[in-house]
Amino acid sequence: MLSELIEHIQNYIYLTPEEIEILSNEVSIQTISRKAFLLKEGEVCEANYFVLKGCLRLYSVDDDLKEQTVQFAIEHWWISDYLSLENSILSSLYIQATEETIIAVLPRAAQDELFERLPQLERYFRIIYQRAYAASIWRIHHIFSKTGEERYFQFVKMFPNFVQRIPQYMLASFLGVTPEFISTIRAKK
Amino acid sequence: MLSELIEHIQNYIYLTPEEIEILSNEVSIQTISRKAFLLKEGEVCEANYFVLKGCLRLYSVDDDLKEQTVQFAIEHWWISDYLSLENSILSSLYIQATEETIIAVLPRAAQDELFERLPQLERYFRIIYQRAYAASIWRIHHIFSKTGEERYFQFVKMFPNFVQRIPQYMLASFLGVTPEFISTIRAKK
DNA sequence: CGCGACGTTGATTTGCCTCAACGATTGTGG
DNA sequence: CCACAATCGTTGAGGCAAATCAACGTCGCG
Repeated sequence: MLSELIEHIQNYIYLTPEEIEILSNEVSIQTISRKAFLLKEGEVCEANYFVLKGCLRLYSVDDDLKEQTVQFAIEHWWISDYLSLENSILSSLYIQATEETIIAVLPRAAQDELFERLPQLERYFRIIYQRAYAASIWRIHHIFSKTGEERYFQFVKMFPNFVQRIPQYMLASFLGVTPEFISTIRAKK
Repeated sequence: MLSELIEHIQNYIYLTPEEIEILSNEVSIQTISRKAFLLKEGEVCEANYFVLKGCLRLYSVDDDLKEQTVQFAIEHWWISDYLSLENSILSSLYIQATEETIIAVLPRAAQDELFERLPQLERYFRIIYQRAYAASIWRIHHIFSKTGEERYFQFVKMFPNFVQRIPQYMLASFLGVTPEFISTIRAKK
């Protein structure tokens, strides 16, 4: 399973066998069962997670117990609360598996050490974060310029398979609408 | 002026005098007058811009000519359409100066070359993009979990000086509300 | 000065939420 | 293997936050 992460990295940078060895020693593989947590509100996020199989979601819970899904991570995506991870501050978010999920775990200390020993990794993550940033800018633009209905149909069009994998209320909270509203627009189509 | 960018980079990585020289040769300083454009819809974004003084905004114009401000960049912020810059695809966005602005320009080809010659720069940009990504995730969360009124007061509280520098309709389009709505909530306070 | 850009105010409309009640499906313990 | 609860989705009535539209005020600048 770890080889999938190595392959992903090698799409962007070259690593010698020794370097792969170093990397492999710092990363651990874990299996997370459905609804298990990697992070809860009030904790400090301790690692960066790479999804090998399954799906994680990053979400918040507000005062009246409503959940707000900020991000999903499926196969070959990194996810973490970077605000908490980088500044060692308490997180206000949750990271939870939406299905049984296999992940590669890169703890903060290991990441710091790896950046020292394998400086090419900086390039890999530079590219990863640049894309993630570009995608989130696109998403902000999308949120403001489209209605809830348009966002729903756009999402279904972009990720037809993924839609099957998550309950509708999670998709609703990702799109910033209510489950009832999705129900309504699906009915009238 | 360029020294400000060098200093900013040296907050994160070390550069020798020779490396600073190499960097300086690839970056040019430009002064952009108010309302001038660095990028228009339908063009390919050719550079990454660092604001030394002044302010740039990244925005879209939708079918009925409404403007949607996706991002502001003030002193010591990088801005670009990264989707267009990295993939050489046509942009659907505009980058415009909201006031007379001095920028450092890092063209795409120069950036690629610099990453080869000064690999430490990968680290600098890795950190920049990681923070930018974390900030935009926070913003998405904020958009969905707060009302327009709360977002307005939060923004004024976080950037009291910046609010003075931009017209209200631009702030409105950044917050995802109408200028009329901001008018109303200011009146009743 | 006069015009265009920006901001204000109020009337009306609307997209989506809230709340509540009711199926359908899943899964778990007896 | 069934009973029953919990979870998830649906439907509809009513309400509200914010948009739209229109008219008017004000300021700065060519």
